[in-house]
Amino acid sequence: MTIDNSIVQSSAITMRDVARLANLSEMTVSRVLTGKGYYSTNAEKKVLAAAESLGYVPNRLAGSLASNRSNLVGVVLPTLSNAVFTEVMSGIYAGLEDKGLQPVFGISEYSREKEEQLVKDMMTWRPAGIIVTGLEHNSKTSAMLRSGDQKVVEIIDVDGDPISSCIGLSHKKAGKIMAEHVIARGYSRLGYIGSNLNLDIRARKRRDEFVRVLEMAGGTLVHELIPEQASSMHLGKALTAEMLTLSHDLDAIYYSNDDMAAGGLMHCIAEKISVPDDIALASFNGLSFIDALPLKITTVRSPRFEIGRLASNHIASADSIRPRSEDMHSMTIELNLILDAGDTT
Amino acid sequence: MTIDNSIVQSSAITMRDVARLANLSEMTVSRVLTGKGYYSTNAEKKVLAAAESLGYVPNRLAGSLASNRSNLVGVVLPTLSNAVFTEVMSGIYAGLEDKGLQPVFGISEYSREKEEQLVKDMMTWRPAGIIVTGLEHNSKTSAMLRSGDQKVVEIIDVDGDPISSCIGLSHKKAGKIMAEHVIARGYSRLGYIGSNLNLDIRARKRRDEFVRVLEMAGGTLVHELIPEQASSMHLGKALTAEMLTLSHDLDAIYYSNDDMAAGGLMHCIAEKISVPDDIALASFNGLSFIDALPLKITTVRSPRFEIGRLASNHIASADSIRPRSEDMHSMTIELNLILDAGDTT
DNA sequence: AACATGTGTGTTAGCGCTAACATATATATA
DNA sequence: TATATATATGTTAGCGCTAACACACATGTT
Repeated sequence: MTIDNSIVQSSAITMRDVARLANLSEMTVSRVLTGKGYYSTNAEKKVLAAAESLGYVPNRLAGSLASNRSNLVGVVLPTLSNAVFTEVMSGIYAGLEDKGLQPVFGISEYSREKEEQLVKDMMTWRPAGIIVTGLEHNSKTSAMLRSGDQKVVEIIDVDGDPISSCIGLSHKKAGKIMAEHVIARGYSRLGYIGSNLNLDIRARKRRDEFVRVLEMAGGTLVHELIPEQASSMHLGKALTAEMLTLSHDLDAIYYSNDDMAAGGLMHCIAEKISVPDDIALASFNGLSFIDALPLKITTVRSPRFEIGRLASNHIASADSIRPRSEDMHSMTIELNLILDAGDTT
Repeated sequence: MTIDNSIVQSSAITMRDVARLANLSEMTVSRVLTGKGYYSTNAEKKVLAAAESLGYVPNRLAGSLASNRSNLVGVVLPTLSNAVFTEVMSGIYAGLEDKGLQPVFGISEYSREKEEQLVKDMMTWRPAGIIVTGLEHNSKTSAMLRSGDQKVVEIIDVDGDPISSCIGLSHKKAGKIMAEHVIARGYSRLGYIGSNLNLDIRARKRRDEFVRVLEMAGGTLVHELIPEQASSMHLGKALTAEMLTLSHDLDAIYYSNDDMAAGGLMHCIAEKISVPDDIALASFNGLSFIDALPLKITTVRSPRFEIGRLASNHIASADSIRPRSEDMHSMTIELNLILDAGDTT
């Protein structure tokens, strides 16, 4: 009677154990378990039964090392405090899930130095791909991303020079669209409320283009508030209160994003300031929660989930898992923006 | 003149190349790069210079395989659509970041089958630890988590039997606290609005205990609405509208979470229903956005970020990176709940 | 009948690291 | 001075898989 010590030391079970129990070579076990190459249905049955009975858990460290490819995908996002990025993450995850890819993720807090460190750490896992936010990176980060043999996708922004592939939207256009909208509605004296623009380059792009187009059309940026804090509904509320106290002649306020604008709307509701008669509000993102507010905020919808999903799909796409052939796989996908004219303009 | 082909094939640079350039053995390079064992400052300098000049990126697949330990931590959360879990994730990340651990993450969508698959996939990476949400799992999932040599932390809920360690709060108590509060305020005819309770076990625990304590104190659950959809502000608004149309004699509504309650508040504001005079509102979580609403919602604050951070710390804690010694490392941390009595009760 | 091709399995040789041990010298301790 | 201990480096042998090749036998093709 042989002793089955699998129960005692389950973590030590290797493919060798499965092979022995199934009376086959390790190689055949490998073929069955990975589904690659030829094997008989008989072998398949025996291997699966053996693996099941031993509670075998493959060791991907070994497998990936031997095959020189892993199913990991590095994801670098600036924050999780903004629903925008969690929706992007959901999209990324949805795209990876069914392809058998696993996300390893990191938060850069809008810091290029942290981003560099994160990319470095992720590269150590020889991932199938890396998804990074935005087009602006440290030179070392760019060099690493360029030199590795993994796919690279830069997401969310397309206003710049991508390393390889790029999936996102034009934040400049978003700013422009809203500027044109407020002008068309007859607003000319504008306020801007945002935050953290030194680090949040995309918000800056929106604001700058908004202001440029506004002024070209004869409008004026009367007042702006841009503290160095994370954006939030609360901050938007506080800054709106401040701005309306200081400036009495504003037609409308453009916010860096929906959270801030929603905060502004809450202030107006609490203070019984009529929107859009006393003041109009406009923002960016089109997060779903704004549909539940008493007034629908005018905003520009960004396809966040879709950006994530497309980025994943690109990495998962079968065409030569490793690129390198003179960037055959580089591409830019610019997603369309939709102006959601609501009740607040 | 020797040819440096490092530029041509950067991905092929291994520790051997660094060792050669630094005129040292691979082992010494390894020591310097991992910081383990003895090495001279001279060796350190040479290794670092060589690694830098070659653009060497360590291969953790190989390293982890050889040392039989990885710096990956598996994280399974039910969704990213609820800010609760993204805050938990932020806490987890904050706790892992400085310890050099990297999260691999997966979304179970409240499904135990998906959870099982995710845990299985994560185990293939021989992670240092696995963080899962809640205490209810498939038997296979529990078996896997128990048998592996990684640490396990179950988070968010403590009402049940943990596999090993458990960090969270008592959802039963959260329900009880709120029941006691509404009773103390003199409300006795209650409505409940939630969603997805078949899958969201923790929301169910809150609701059940709320109802139990309410009825014990002589209160009545007059009406409840529990559709099988994801919770959201929008859903909360719609269900509140529905409930107030159908029931005209409610004192207060208890919501499954803040999003739903905020939606309810938005409905009341839009319809000019006086809160809390016409109807009182109460919920759970204490998400920061509720501070920005025109009325502060009465809720029970859950320490989400803290839960994540503590879970990470536990996994990162040096004490025997691998447990197994008769669960020396198992423990339960139950975090306190704080009733945030606001303007809505 | 001779040969190509498809199918199924096994053998060998690593992937790029690190644990464990061995060796060598420097410094302390008795 | 002899002996322990700390410091610094090297050598050997894998970790658990899979790529590449080899081989055996079946089936088809001319």
